[in-house]
Amino acid sequence: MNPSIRDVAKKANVSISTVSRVFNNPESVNQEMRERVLQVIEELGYAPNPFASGLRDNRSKVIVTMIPDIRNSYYAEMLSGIEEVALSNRYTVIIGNTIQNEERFLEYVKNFVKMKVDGLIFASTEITEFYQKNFEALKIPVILASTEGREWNLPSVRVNDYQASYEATAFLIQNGHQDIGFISGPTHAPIAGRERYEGFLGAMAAHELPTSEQNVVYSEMSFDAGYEAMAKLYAKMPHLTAVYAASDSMAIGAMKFLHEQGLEVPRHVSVMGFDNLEISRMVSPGLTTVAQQIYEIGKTAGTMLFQAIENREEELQSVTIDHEIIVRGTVRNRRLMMDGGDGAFRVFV
Amino acid sequence: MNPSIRDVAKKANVSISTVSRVFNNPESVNQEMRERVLQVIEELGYAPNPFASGLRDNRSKVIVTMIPDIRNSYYAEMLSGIEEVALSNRYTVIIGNTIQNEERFLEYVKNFVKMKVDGLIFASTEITEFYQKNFEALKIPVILASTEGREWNLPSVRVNDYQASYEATAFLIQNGHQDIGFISGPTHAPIAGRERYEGFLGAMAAHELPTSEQNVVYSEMSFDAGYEAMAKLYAKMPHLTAVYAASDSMAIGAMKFLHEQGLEVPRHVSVMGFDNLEISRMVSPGLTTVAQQIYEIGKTAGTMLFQAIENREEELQSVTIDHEIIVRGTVRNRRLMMDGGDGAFRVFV
DNA sequence: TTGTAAGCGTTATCAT
DNA sequence: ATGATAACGCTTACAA
Repeated sequence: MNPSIRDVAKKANVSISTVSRVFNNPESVNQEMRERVLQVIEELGYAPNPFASGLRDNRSKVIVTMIPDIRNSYYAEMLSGIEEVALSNRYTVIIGNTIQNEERFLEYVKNFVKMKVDGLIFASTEITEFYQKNFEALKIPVILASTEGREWNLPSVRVNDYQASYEATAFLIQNGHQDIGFISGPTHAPIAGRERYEGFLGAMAAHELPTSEQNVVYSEMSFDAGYEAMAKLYAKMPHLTAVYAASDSMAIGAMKFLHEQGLEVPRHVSVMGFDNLEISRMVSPGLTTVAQQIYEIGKTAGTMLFQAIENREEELQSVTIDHEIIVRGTVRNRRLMMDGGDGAFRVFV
Repeated sequence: MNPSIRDVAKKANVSISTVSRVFNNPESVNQEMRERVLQVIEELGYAPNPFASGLRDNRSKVIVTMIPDIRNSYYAEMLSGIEEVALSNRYTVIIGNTIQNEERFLEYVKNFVKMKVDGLIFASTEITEFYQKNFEALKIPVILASTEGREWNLPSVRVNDYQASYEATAFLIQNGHQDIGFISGPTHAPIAGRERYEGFLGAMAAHELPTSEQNVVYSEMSFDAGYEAMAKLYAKMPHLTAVYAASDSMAIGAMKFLHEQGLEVPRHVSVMGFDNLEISRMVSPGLTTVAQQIYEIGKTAGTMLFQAIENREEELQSVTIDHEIIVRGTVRNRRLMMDGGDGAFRVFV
């Protein structure tokens, strides 16, 4: 059996309250006594029993992060960021792998209530009324990471997807591309879907490039779906010179399709992604993409959450994290191109 | 405040012991009464307070999985498997992201002791005496996943790395390759390093193919290190026709290097990996590799752990999980090749 | 500044 | 079959 507070008290010749105070309010106890107690604590290797403290003040020092799938490196990265701040705040983080399934979500929530987790970081699935209701019932602080809940006034940490998507598209245009196809996520996805879609449209319009349903194809945000989407897009736009995909997974699926068609990237078709997953630098050529500071998003969400836990009243503000375009090898500059591969010399406006 | 067992008892007009029994030993309570209590439990939304039960029987229903890095999809996959069994056993799993750092490990362990976690799954770092000592001190069941601790008689779940590596090498040989370079992990890594290295050597020897230090290059098991290793290997063996890397990450790093040198895979050089990470099907061409059933490893480790937790005395046996060679597009068959790319027709023995 | 004692919610032992 | 009660280890009024 582990030593209890009573063992420490006895051995140090003080009352158990004194021992407790040494932990929770050290200043309030006489230096000499404190040192004696600390000494004994050390000797006995005493540590407070978390169940007992939890029972008293109903706090677990545990937070939970809910993500659709751990195997997706986007979330793994975010989790790393959350973990870092958690560890330094002496919190433990547990993971809820929801796989975008409401039933599974409920299963977890039941568990969390039972475990009395102190806070929740919810990542990247659309916030429907269903989720919102459950958050409310949980009665613990909730931070959204890479999702948005403006409708319900939930604090969030995320990238400005519209702006980033606009810039990605503009980058392609500045490189001389006009026939640009867009592989969109599902438009019902509030962030990665809708906003990136509109960012694309916005940039095209701003550069007076016409767009129509011909330019875009909708897809789930996975590698396989990206592959299929590229097939459809290519059928619709055989003349395209560039493809912009709303996620790296899709972009890499698209590259796979192009490769299989004997189309070289970027010689024949340029490709631009979004997310900067680790894999984007592993493929050949490296994928030019929009980098989210995913780790940073996790850290910030964690920090905000702890703040909310410590100080329940204060209203939290949503935060936007910077993004950046990472230029690697999949976008060809058609403007100052000496040799387009077909031997011709061209300068576009 | 949440309803307590007392609230239920009062409302159902029974004693708290009866309510407790309804949870822990339902048969022992009269049907009629049980139903009445269940009814009230439902109405009040009562759930037992985990701190209180924990305080009683010193069990947290929490297990921990320690891995070097969550961002590595190998571990993410394994974790998914562990999670599945945990959820169905009503356990919660928390993650310790050690990043192969002893200090960090200790920080976590301290936390675990405090949290009274019920068991530990330890994945894929060499078991040194340091770890072994700490495991012992923890006094909870420990299962090794994709590592080995024969020296200390710790139960493990893993692939037969020697055998798998032997087969991977043999596959290359059967495809007509003789000048095969091997990118090895660090040989001090007990599994992925040493055994895969020896599997390579074993297969080469069995087919009477000479090997020397010329054939192998040692590397950390990462993408970047694989890239560098390929550069070194190519310098040593410019005539090689195939490269076998002890991990997919390294294999893909190697492919990147080859691509940059203008060497086509598999036309000029064949590549074989190990692990079957998700990324191995994403690259072009898809990587031929050895598949570990990583998810299965996780599930098995979890199952064994729960078994050990429930039944402390029983000795656990180590388990070997099947592996399989996944043929994709990076290995060229040099035996029945009509056109080797150089127009020549060849049949090797 | 220090100590005493009540109470957190549960389970298990013992009576009934 | 059911109920009363002690015990788990800690924190915090309150008393000294």
